[in-house]
Amino acid sequence: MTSILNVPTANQLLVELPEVERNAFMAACNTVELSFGKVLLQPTETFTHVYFPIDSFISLIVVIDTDKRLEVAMAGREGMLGSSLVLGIDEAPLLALVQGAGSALRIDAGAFQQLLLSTPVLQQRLKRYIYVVMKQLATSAACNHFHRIEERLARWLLITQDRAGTDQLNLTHEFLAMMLGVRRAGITLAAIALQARGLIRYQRGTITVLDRLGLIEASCDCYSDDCALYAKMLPVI
Amino acid sequence: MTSILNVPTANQLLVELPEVERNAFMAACNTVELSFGKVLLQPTETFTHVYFPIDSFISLIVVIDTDKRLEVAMAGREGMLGSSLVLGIDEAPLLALVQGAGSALRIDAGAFQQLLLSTPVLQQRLKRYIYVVMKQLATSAACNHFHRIEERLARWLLITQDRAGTDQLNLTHEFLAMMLGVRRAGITLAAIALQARGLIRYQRGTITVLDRLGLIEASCDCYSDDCALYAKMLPVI
DNA sequence: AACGTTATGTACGCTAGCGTGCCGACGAGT
DNA sequence: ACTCGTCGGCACGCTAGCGTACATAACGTT
Repeated sequence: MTSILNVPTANQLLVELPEVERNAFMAACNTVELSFGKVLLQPTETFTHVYFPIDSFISLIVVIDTDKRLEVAMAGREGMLGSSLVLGIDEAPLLALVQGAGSALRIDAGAFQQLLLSTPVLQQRLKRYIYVVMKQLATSAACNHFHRIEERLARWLLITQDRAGTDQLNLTHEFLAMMLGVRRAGITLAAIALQARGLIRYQRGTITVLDRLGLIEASCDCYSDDCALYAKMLPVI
Repeated sequence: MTSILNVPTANQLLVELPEVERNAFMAACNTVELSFGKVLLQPTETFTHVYFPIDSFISLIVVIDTDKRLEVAMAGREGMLGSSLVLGIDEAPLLALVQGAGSALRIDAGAFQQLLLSTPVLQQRLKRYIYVVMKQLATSAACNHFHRIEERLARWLLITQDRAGTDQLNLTHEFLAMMLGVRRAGITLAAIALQARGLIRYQRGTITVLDRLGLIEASCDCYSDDCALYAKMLPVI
């Protein structure tokens, strides 16, 4: 298993729902296009909508000391933005930034909370998702602390590739530096190393994954661990 | 406001419950003594019980790369161990280690899940607690990444003092090193610096907080932020 | 009082990563 | 074709923290 994403056509939290729940959900939501760089939510802002990405993906970022940033989670078609509402809290915990343009299912926050009352299977699945995110947050804390930039970059590229569903990623070193909370020059060095090993190729804002398995080798185990966790807790039957 | 703990006599997640819920809870639980160093749960282990510390406290620790450890959260009388069960998951996400000996309310995992069905106020409060923990996990990730040992140590001592409810803490540098995921010698240097500033005093396994306000100054803002978050989301009326 | 054990102080060279600044190269737009 | 803004390569000295090792100091036991 090399990816957490097996079904490319829909949001994975919504597959395999009972007919009734699926219909109720679909009736309440609509499809929107998310464009790159859009800030969907600032920390502590109130949710107006919940998003279930289809082929877009969203970075969840901690802002600290006013100027420092660190990505701690990502929500693509395996996840959602707005899981706090499942807990009954309508406040965004993190900065949410569209990192990969594409479409998403969107549902009004109030309607979503109403809907949950009558969709026990969905609700249970989303609770499991919250558990997965919590565990990933904890792992991320340790990963960011102990692992070196090169390993973390490899991991990040894999995670992103899974969600983007392509081996061509539009990313600058500058942007990656913000995601990993390091210097731009630090990314350059790590990227050079990964390119020298034949794992990636890049030029001016585009990174191509050449050797996915090699990249998994080069990344810390956090990547495989995350995949295994998701597969265990939220299997796509 | 210098502490998240205002009511020293009971677990704060359980205060201000409606009479009915309180009675139902108390009928289902009993008091246990937790001794220092006891491992209550290994990661992925199945919950048999849920704990609501009264004057004990529990460290939640990520184990990574088999030998590295990092504390990412703490549960004292402001929190609980076993919140995953509120999400319907009976698997422990982290290593749970008794860090401060004392008593706790304990309830059987199955009974707890049953109980939740008939205690909506408690359930809602615990969901809010999960939100707080998630946000703290995210903040911790950034804190561990960006802040220096001395600041992090100051923060850690404050958090611990809140839960211990005394200014005398029984801690070795060795133990602190494990909590913060750094070298023992790194702790020694940071402790020397804090002592030189007159904020703490220590000798052979005992650290005394001398100047709490000064320690807050010396810590990163993560401490105050955490306190503010808890006070906002889980006010003790 | 002597002993072993455990906690702390300190020193060594080393590495990862920082902050900064500068330069060249690419490419989109005129 | 030129220009300008963006992107990436690189180099400088610097800091925090690492791994390790060893010495001292306090305590608990006998």
